[in-house]
Amino acid sequence: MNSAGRRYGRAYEILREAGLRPTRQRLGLARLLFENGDRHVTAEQLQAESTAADMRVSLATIYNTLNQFTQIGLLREVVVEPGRSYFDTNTADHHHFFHEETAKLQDIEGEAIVLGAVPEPPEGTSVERIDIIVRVKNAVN
Amino acid sequence: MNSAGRRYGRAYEILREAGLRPTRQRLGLARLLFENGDRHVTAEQLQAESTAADMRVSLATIYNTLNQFTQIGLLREVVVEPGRSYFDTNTADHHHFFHEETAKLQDIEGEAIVLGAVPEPPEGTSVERIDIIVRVKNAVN
DNA sequence: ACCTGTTTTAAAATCATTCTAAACTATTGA
DNA sequence: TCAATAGTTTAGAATGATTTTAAAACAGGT
Ligand SMILES: [Mn+2]
Ligand SMILES: [Mn+2]
Ligand SMILES: [Zn+2]
Ligand SMILES: [Zn+2]
Repeated sequence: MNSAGRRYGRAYEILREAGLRPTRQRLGLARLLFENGDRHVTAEQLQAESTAADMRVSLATIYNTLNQFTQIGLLREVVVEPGRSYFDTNTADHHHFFHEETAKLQDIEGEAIVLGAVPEPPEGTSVERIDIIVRVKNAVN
Repeated sequence: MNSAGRRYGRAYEILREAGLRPTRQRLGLARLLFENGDRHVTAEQLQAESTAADMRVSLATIYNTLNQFTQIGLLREVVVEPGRSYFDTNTADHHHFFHEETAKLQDIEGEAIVLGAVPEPPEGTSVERIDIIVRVKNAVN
């Protein structure tokens, strides 16, 4: 492992294994994404964080990277609002609260939500994935 | 009821009750939407149908109308793909299959899907709505 | 028929995302 | 070490869905 490898730790290995060149940009973004617990970010949010961390990364690269990471299973795309995509660092099977006021996603913990009856998919189709979004807003009270 | 009223039937009443002027465009769109059973349409699909029915309606009006109908509870917006919104004429509580290959929505019938455990919403929030999307693709077989 | 506020519309604007093609860089193997 | 090569990044243009603008058309009431 070279100096970049030592400096960037786990991210370096992940990229090598995926056959993606460990570039400065990808390493930096991987670090922001994966060294801070479970996260749900939009492309713009991630760019803001990069900037805050003194990394200059173009939006095009942010999108490329988010899409590549999604493709190789490091991220998962979540659609809750027309026009904006969220990328989720938690790739385990789970569902979400969506806070309509703040436009933030939050994981629903394991057992808190359970599908009683899973529907039979239509003739000739198979279930790819099930997404449950619980939309919440600030209680009126 | 005037001649428009007679010609457009139920749609006319719906609009009057909602306080929206029963214009030619709104009546025509209401007819396409509500006189053909449960439907899931995008703005562009609806415009194509209008054209096929020899009604010239601008896309801006299609959007205005879909949004107004959604606002007054005649439609419900369903988000399944980034970048495109579907409008659902079935406003009852229900969930969806989404066919990834054809980009079509299909209602899941009443009892076919059941939430075993409904999660407690986070402190200070209340549940606005729960959306379940079962994404299916053509079975490999 | 006329007035007035509403609606429709073409066209421009917006916003997220993708594409293009040129500059840059990581990797490899002399 | 270095050049060659393929992969990557980027600014800027393009795209596509949706919204906005402002002007023309229209509906409902008089
Ligand atoms: Mn994508
Ligand atoms: Mn809307
Ligand atoms: Zn999540
Ligand atoms: Zn439906």
